[in-house]
Parts: sequence; C-alpha cells; structure tokens
Amino acid sequence: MILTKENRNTIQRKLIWEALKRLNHPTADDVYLAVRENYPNISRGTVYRNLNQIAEKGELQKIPIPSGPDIYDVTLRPHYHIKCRRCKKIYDVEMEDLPDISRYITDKHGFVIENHEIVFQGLCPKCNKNGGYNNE
Amino acid sequence: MILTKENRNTIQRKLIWEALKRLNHPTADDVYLAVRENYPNISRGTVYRNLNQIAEKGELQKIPIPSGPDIYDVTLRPHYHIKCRRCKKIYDVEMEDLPDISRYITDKHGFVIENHEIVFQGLCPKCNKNGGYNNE
DNA sequence: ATACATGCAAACACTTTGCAGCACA
DNA sequence: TGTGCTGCAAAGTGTTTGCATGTAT
Repeated sequence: MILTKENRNTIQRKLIWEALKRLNHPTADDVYLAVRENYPNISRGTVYRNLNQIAEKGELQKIPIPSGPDIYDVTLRPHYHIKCRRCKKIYDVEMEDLPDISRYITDKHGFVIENHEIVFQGLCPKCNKNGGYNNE
Repeated sequence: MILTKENRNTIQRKLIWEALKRLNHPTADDVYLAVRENYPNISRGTVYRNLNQIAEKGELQKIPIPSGPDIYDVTLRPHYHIKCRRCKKIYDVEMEDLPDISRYITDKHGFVIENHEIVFQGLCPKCNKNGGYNNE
C-alpha cells in the first residue's frame, strides 16, 4: 500500500513560499538569500528540499536553464526563455500560446505530457553588435 | 582588432569528432570514455574543451538536459526530448517540424535567434501505470 | 508519540581552469 | 618559432544527502 506523505507547514516552508511569490523567477540560491533576510538560520538544504517538494506536488514550476541553475516560477503557465550564446545571459521571452504544441509530437511513447519548456538560443543585441566575429 | 583564433587539428580533436559521429547523443563523459578506449591518456578537460570549441563554432549542438549532463549532437536539426517527472529518465521525441516556432515570439528584445530546445515533462508509461498516487 | 523537517557539513555530479610542458602550423 | 593544445589536478558551481536534533500534528 502506497501512501501520500504528509506535508508539514513549517515556518521555513511558509517563508520559502512567500519568497517565491514575490521574487521574479528566482534560483534556489535567490530564494535562500531572500528568506535568510528574515530568518538567518535557514540552510540551503532546507530551501532545496522544499523547492523540490513543492515542485513535485505541481504547485511550482522548476525550469532548468542551460549552463545555469534551475529557476522556479509560481505561475504555472509555461513561459519561455532565451539565452545568449556569447554572454550567457538569460532573458524572458513573450510568446503567443502555441496551439497545443504537444499535438505536434508524432511519437510520444505513451507519455502523459504535463508541460514543457522552450529555451531559445542566439545572440543578444549587444553581443551581435560587438561584431559577429566568431560566429562561424 | 579582433582575430578569429586558429584551430589546430590535434589527434585528440579528431578522435573526439569521430566519437561524436558514432555515438548516439552522448554526454561529455560518454565521449571521454569512448575516446579513452583507443587513446587512454586523454583527459576529461581536453574533451570538455574540445566539445565547447566545436559547439562554439556551430558544428555541434550542445543540448542542456534538465537535471543531467549536457548532451551533444552532430545533427544540427533540432530534436526534442521528454523527461519523466517521476523516474527522471530522458527519452527522444519524434516531432514534425513546427512551422518556424520563433515566429511566435512577439517580443524577442532584438535577439538573433539561432536555435532552440524543447524539453517536455510528464509521466512515462511505467510511472503512470504504477499509480498516480503522488500526482497532486 | 512519532513521522517528518530542520541545520549542518560532507559528498556528489558536472564542468571549468591554472599551469608547465608538448606539438601543430 | 610561437601560439594553441594537452594532461593533470584543483577548484568552481549547483544540488543532494546522512545524521543528530527539533517540531508539527
């Protein structure tokens, strides 16, 4: 018999959740630093454990970022990101909703698809301007 | 004055490139292990440096995988992946080409978009079968 | 009461980097 | 000949985990 694990409402979890709501799309470390302002003894381990737990329940999106720490987002609507190949910075991307992108998958091996993330890559205006010199 | 750096054809680079061509979509460590069979003294550092260099030139795709090592692909056509939320395994996804997906971006901040990666997430058939017990 | 969470620190996984010597062009 | 590359090892970055203790239910 498999039981759902109970989830306790600790102070730490509440503070983490509050930080999540007011931060933009923070990394685990951003959350850690934010919570620590009001609760200096919190540990990174606790932050990571809670973020994973909340994301596991589906109340939080954990978004992996190429060559960088995962970011978290409380808005469950998918939104996308773009990363500059040169300077490695991440930016948000505004995008009309694709008409059910998972429809395009021809073979999904029986997966139940829940969400997706798109990471675009290219050159940001600044890096593009500073010469395309090592582009090819 | 900015100069393009010379690229030397070392034995190591040739072996790395050959390994890339015959492996599926290997991680850096897969490449390292493969090359090491014929050239035992190669070091991980060299493999990483070369993979980055080749990818930087645009001859290789470096594909970041959520919660796992980057994978590399010599076919530059984008292809997508799906990851099981429960068991964390990665699978390839066959997908018809989306009609120029970057067209859907309404605000790209002046980026020059070169490519993109989509990572779907969901439940694989096996994990879905073993009960949806901790789904919500 | 007890199952679950915490803080701490160590371990882990992946990748980059400094350096002295080597080798391709 | 000289710049670029190599092997090695150490360090860097991001995340997980073991353990003894604390706490929400």
